[in-house]
Amino acid sequence: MDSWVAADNAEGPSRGARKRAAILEAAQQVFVAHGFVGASMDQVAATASVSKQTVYKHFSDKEALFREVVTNVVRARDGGIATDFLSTGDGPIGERLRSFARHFLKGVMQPNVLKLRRLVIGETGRFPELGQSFYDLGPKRAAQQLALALSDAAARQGLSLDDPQLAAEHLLSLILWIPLNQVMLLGDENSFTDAALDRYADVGVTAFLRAYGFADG
Amino acid sequence: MDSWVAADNAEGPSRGARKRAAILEAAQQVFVAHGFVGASMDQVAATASVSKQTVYKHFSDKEALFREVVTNVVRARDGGIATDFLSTGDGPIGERLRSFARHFLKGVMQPNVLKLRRLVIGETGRFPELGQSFYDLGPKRAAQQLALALSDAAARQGLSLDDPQLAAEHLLSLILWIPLNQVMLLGDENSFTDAALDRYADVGVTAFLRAYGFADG
DNA sequence: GTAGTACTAGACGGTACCGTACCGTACCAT
DNA sequence: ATGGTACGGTACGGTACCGTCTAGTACTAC
Repeated sequence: MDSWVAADNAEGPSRGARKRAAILEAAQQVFVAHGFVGASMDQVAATASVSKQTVYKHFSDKEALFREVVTNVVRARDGGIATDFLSTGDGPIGERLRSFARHFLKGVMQPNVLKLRRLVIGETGRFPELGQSFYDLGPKRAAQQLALALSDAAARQGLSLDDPQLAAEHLLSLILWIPLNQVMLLGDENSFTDAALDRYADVGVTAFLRAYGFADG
Repeated sequence: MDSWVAADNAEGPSRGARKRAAILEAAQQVFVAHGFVGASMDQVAATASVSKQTVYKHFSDKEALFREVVTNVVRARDGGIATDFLSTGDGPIGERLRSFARHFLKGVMQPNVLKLRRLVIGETGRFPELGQSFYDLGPKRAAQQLALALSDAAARQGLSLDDPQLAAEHLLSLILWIPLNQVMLLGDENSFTDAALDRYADVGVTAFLRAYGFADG
């Protein structure tokens, strides 16, 4: 079994892989729209233009499919965060933070990510480990990266930063809370323009720099 | 019909009112545990020790019951917020904010409120107006009260606060984000002690005071 | 005491859904 | 070409649930 997994044709993904991807995409759409209990496997199959039998050939049951959908999106979001902030090199800390903040906020506020976050929060009781993944690869990861960069920058400015982890989380608070909390409760129709998001990022960073005594730049 | 509503006996709530309250409490418990779709009306009736017929006599259908449950809790949380901050009178701004922050954070982190927030976030698609209520009577209301108090305090210290609303939301960000975001994704088993919450409140306020140039006190 | 109303208990129609089974077809490697 | 396998379409058993209905019981007001 699973012969298609090992198949490594140079001519694109195999038929099974294509079907699997279609099912995952359809399932994401259906789960996000109706929740775990509200979503039906028939609807997933129909949306993916696939037989229900095929769905069950690729995923053992509804829960397994749900888990795969969530971890899939979480994985897809991973990677772009850490490198982005560090790649800005060694400019003035204010500019580096603003660049990071804009990028990070934009990433978090992507409609797919928002809908998935809502879904994961709603199903925390049924799937606790998914919330854990979401947290670990989201705020936690970002905070760890930030903490390193902040204590580095503080050392260069001759500042003492006795709790870099807390500072990092405060920075994330100032950037994320306002738009994220609003959109979580109000729904993503009531969304923000890119300019509005950039402004939230900028004023958040500015407040953070003042709070922690960094020289803006 | 509805004759029991007008009944104003001095000897406690009428039978109907008692049943209604029992149903609401049971429904809150069941909805919170299983979500809107996952909860069953039979289970609500059984938990309330009430016939299903009685449930439908008090609430027209499942959606109406759900709405009533949510607005009920939201209303119950209302009121204690605004008065609390203002009642601390005119001490030093730092102390007043710390007192407010501790109280507000503790209120938001109450298990019932957390579970309900998760529920409302998960059902934003089906019940948009409930998220709106939750937002209006939660962060929005607090931010408005705070904005007034902050611009007042700023004036007394000779500071210019060109966007009090933003400042208020930044303060709320610093207080709420870390514990709230964590508990939303990780589940409330992984909760916080009162001392830990107080510390989050205090360091949040301290960072805010520095960011906005208030003299601590 | 008596009328009227809220309530209990259980059954029921209609519907939806999960996961499986069946059978014929399309694909793919050798 | 041919065997093996994934797939499509559909039907099915079993279950769960919503909202209604019926018939009998407890409560309340006058």
